Amino acid sequence: MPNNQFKRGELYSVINGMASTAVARRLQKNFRLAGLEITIEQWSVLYHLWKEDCLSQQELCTRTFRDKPSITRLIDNLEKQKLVKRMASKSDRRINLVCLTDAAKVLQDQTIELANQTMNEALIGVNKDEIETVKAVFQRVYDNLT
Amino acid sequence: MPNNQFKRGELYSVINGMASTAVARRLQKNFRLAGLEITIEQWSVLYHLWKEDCLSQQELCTRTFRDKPSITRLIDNLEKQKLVKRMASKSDRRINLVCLTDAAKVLQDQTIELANQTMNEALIGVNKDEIETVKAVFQRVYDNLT
DNA sequence: TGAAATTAGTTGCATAACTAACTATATGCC
DNA sequence: GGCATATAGTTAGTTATGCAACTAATTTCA
Repeated sequence: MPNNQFKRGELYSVINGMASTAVARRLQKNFRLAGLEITIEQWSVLYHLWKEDCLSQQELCTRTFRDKPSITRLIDNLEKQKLVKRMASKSDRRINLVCLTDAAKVLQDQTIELANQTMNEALIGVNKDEIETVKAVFQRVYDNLT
Repeated sequence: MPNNQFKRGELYSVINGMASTAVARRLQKNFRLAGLEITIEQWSVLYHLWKEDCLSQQELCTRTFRDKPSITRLIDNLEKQKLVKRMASKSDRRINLVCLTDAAKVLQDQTIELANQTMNEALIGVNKDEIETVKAVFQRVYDNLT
């Protein structure tokens, strides 16, 4: 493959390695420094509920790219921390609607601000076109594999 | 921020979300379909040992971007599967050198080929310049945060 | 209508991640 | 030499992930 000399194997570690690990650790650290006890995984669930409250667990699976057991347990933990509540759907008794509590609503602005700050730190020296390229490539990769 | 209208919070999920999850799942699935019983995390350790055998656990931490407990347990599991062996360093008795067994050496070509194929699937329709941009951005993000 | 297939969610098991606290060895420095 | 400090690795506890197997409710369709 004369026109493809970069090592594809290396690319796996680019996509799954250092950068995403570093960003996740920094964001978790920034939450902790702010006295927030939530994990970044829990935050990513809340993030979607802030955009649209009372989603089904299946819908949260789709939006957060997780499988059903992962969401079940994330919701279990969020419920223990009184950040969400499972409400039975009236139209379909199989469905749990996951709704925010007041305690979770209070966290929205602060945590999103922390996420924005973290990404600002992470993206120093990266321009907007480069960011758009990364987003487009990642969307393409996702579409290719699903 | 008139010149920065993209949502930074969204970028967290770009870097840590769908694409890396999808690639990891696909690579794991391709290992499984080929009858290989190793996890992608174990594979990433072996990958560095194929490049340079008999590294210390600390060196593996650095190269795989993991912390020490993670490497301890990955090596525990790799040792159970007889893919690596801990050897005492002669110059420094604190150090374990982690060395490949013959069984692990046999896996090198096959698994790297599977990783290359997986990345080829993932990167259909993505050109070389875009890949270089992703790599550069991720290196920059990593450098910014460490 | 009623059996088969689909969908929503849970549980069990194995692996892996992070933090904090720990042991053992090596190094620095007075 | 000997004490303080740093480094290599392990252990314990909590959270998260993936897969497979499971229950319960709903939909399909003959």
